[in-house]
Amino acid sequence: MNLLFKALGDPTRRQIIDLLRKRDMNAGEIADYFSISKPSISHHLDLLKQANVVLSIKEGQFITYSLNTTVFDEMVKWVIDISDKQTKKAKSKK
Amino acid sequence: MNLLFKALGDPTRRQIIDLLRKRDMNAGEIADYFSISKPSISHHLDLLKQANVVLSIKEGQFITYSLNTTVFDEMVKWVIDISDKQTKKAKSKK
DNA sequence: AAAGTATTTAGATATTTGCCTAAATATATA
DNA sequence: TATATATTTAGGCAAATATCTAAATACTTT
Repeated sequence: MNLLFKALGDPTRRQIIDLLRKRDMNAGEIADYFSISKPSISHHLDLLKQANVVLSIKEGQFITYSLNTTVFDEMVKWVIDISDKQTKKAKSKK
Repeated sequence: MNLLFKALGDPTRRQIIDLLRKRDMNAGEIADYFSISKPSISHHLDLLKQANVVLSIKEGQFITYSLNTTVFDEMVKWVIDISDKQTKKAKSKK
């Protein structure tokens, strides 16, 4: 959960997610969308991978990255849980 | 959005959220749950306030903090949006 | 108004993060 | 096998973050 929120707490990484929403891409293609160096993008991809937001698969010389949206389920549960307790609290005030 | 994810990307701050889920609390009460200093907690509360996750209201000598769950709506929308496009992508593959 | 309580602000320090360039690794191709 | 291409790893630096203690601010009570 912490890795996930940390991964999402950076604009570049959210942009990468946004790109992968449309189609899978290899590291070089992703890097081309940004003005920062490839090693930096590689590092961002690593953090996204650690947070389980993206999956990577080696295809010959390339490494293709894809989104793994299932990790967001846990996050949404967390949010709903908080909102739920809040709703109960609000109700009990009446 | 960035402030929100950054705010949530820290265990202490998520614990604070967890506490406020049950009931509103003043800064001192919150600080009592942690082994870090009051100024540090005060700083965490400030970040949560900046991210609009908590609201504060001065009650005499005390400052009471409460959760503002509406800020999560935008986040859930963001997640659903991503998952949605992913679903479409998956469908189009069939 | 003086003293006590609650909280924040200020300033210092250590750690983490984001970025870079250079070098290493792995695969593909001439 | 030598060279080119794709990506990562390593090492370093600057900015951001998390923490601390000491001091300031604001309110309450005696």
